[in-house]
Amino acid sequence: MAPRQQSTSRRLDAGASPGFRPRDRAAAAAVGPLVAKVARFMRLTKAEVGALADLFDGEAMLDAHEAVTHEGHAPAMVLVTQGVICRLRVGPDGRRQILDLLLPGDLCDQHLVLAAASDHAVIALATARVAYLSKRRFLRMLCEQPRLSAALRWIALQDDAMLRERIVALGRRDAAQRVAYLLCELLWRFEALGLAHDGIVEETITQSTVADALGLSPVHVSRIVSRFRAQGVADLRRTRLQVLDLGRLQAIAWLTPGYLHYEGPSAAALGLIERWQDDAGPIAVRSAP
Amino acid sequence: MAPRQQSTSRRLDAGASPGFRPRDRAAAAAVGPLVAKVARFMRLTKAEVGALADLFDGEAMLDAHEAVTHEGHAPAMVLVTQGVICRLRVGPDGRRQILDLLLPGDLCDQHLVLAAASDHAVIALATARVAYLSKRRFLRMLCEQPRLSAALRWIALQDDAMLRERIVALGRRDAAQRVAYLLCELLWRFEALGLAHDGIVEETITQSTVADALGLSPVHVSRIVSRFRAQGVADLRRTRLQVLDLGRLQAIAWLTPGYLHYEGPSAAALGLIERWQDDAGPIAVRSAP
DNA sequence: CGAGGCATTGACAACCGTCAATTAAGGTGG
DNA sequence: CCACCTTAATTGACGGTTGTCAATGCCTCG
Repeated sequence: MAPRQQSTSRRLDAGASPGFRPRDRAAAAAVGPLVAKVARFMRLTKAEVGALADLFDGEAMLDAHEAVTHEGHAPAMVLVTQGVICRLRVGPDGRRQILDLLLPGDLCDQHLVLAAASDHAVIALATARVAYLSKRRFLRMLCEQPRLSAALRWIALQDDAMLRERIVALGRRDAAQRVAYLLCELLWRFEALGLAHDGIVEETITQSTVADALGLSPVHVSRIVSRFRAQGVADLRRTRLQVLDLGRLQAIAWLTPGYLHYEGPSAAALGLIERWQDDAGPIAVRSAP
Repeated sequence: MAPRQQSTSRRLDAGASPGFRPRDRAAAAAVGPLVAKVARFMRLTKAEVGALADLFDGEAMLDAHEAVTHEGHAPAMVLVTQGVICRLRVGPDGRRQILDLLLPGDLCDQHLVLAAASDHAVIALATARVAYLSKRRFLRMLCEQPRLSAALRWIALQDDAMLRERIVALGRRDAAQRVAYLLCELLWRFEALGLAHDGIVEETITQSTVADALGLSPVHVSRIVSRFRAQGVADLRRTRLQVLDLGRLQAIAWLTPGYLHYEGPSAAALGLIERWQDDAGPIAVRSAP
């Protein structure tokens, strides 16, 4: 399809024809991480899982630093299936600002389906695998699958909440607090994916990545990390992140508990979606205690 | 309805019964700014305008610094109709970080429809007027009105883009650049609403507001603004913002041109939504030049 | 006319970026 | 298995930007 013709990545499963079995299996495998993510807060029917798999439109392996989308070009809708990719902006002075990190199961640029051009680049931190989703079928699915549509809306809400937390961190927290906050977030997110063991994450997060995400210099991040290491709080060296004392790390970070919104949409809201036929019913979206 | 029982604001038009004429007129008037905003990029049918008006669920006047939503409480879905309100977070040390500013026609917390609690407060900068939208009817509308649903998705995209721009500003730009960027953004947004004349905006933006939005101290913002004034670039005092030399201000700000996405969704994407029945058609979401 | 919010100005210190030199680790090719 | 190269991390010195504190002035509203 048009949006990806400039990609230099090895495109896998390129010439599949609709209805061809291996492709279906690839689709099911590719959307697996997304299904798992949704399943954290919502039960999906087989039909709904199938509807997600139907969005599948090929996949690609990415080398380190390879771009999925370039700034100013057409946005691709991708789902991360392996590795870590990031959305980033590069300033006129060449300094990078990472907007967010996308882990397996994360959807990139859901809202940009409608846009002709992206205002940011999307780049793999290290080798990664992504599935492309068909924009046309995505838009159609949103109309035809109210529950999936709500699930994706909830995911958008989680993403927004992370962006907001980032803004607070960048605006009102000093370097140590920022680093602590990001390390907590990363640990939690990788833990939720089963990719962390004993506080250790061995994906491709480096100190420079942290610096680019937090608006700091790599030098200063190194100083902070050294201090955390000396204090027995956390360590980050060479793609290996180890959280030694999560309690202390959280205390340093001034974290908003639960800002990742893993708990899922309110039951009342889900009820609304499943039963919006009876408008006069006694259902109300209620306040939390 | 439940979410607003703790509000101390004067609730207007409270006891309206469905089908009652004056309420309909109030609804039409209240959603006017939103309709105008959508009309900037998409033609709406009368039925669609009616569907938006149907979301109306009362309105309220807010005093300066009065909250629409408190952090941790149930989020209200509101549409700003007059004045300026902001979403903000307050840190443990009492420092404020404004997440974004909402102008007439802006929708607050679209995605939080599904959430039981909000992670941020929503507060009026000065006297303001807001319309409450029914969450239940909103969710229903999203299912029944694909074009409106797309329009709201586009608005969400605009909001996201502003958050991303904020992140880049906070992470990688110095104080002067940040202030220049925010003043540009404000001028453009107020201009789009017809609320700016000759580069002058007289709404309730103060230097402290700017400081809270940009992660700076009011003192430093004052220094920057004084310099801008001396250079003949811009001025901001009391509640009067005047841009004297927009070109220079933009140059200082390192702005991403067009990040406000006023141009609207790509025609191709809109075509997709209106014609998603024929899946095999030759329609493609294409790249911008 | 007084009070309170907003803005200004100066002095000082802390935080953090930059520059530069160095070390460590991993990867590649001989 | 070792030499070499690249990337990541470390450490120290220095300086600029920005926050804090405090005092003052100004405008608006009551």
